Amino acid sequence: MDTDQVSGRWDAGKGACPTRQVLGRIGDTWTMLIITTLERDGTLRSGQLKSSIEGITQKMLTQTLRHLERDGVVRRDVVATVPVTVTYTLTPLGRSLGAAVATMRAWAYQHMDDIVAARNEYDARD
Amino acid sequence: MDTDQVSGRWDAGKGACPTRQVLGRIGDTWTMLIITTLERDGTLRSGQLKSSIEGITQKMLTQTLRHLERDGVVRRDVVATVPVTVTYTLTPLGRSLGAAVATMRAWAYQHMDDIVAARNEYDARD
DNA sequence: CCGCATCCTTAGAGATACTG
DNA sequence: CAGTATCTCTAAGGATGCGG
Repeated sequence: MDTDQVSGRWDAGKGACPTRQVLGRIGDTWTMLIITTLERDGTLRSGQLKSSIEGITQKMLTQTLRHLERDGVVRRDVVATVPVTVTYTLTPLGRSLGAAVATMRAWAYQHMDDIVAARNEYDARD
Repeated sequence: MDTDQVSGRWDAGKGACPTRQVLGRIGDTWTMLIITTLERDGTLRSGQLKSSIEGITQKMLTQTLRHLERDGVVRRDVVATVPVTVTYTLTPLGRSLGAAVATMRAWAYQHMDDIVAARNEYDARD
């Protein structure tokens, strides 16, 4: 079993504000991508998710899905076929998160060019 | 000089979609907190930021600010007093990002309880 | 086909001390 | 006061093989 949890960093200070834990989870590398994919495509199987998300490994996929399931954002359904079929779907909570994530994605898409331009200018200086 | 950049992971696949780079930066541990703080308090000095953000180290603060400055999200102003005074302010681009981040924060705050409940239930099972 | 367990590598983050 | 540089070390993440 891995001991990562939320990596303790937040709990170090006595603040331990739960908002930070949530933000931390959202900030996770793969969370946004998984949420976005599930929101776009609805219910997906593990393998479909894996091939939809460029670069994700089996381990990270499963791990992130576990976290999201634990947080009540994703529902995991197991159908006892042979071999077993496992599907993932956003819960209502997950869909509401999906909306927020969509806002972020929209921002990113919209301002991509500005950022690239800013970077070029920054790197050109000095 | 640090070689982190965007940690190369995204560029591995030939996709290299710039959106991912942006998402990656946003997902960074401290980015949201710095943006939020600057949005709330306006212009701040390095030290003020440091003491406003529980748990951040000098190193991470500077590093993240550099990234944000490079992306055109934060403006860095140096006043040649003795000792030197350095202030940070959100650019217009930064403020627009601040709005998106606020959405995320709001979501987190709003659904904190649901998430904690889901976790408890999840941990109780099995 | 799904995902768990193990090993291994390295980047990221802390602590500390030094320069302008 | 702001920032950089160095050293260390943890733990996130990739690769692989097994088991249901």
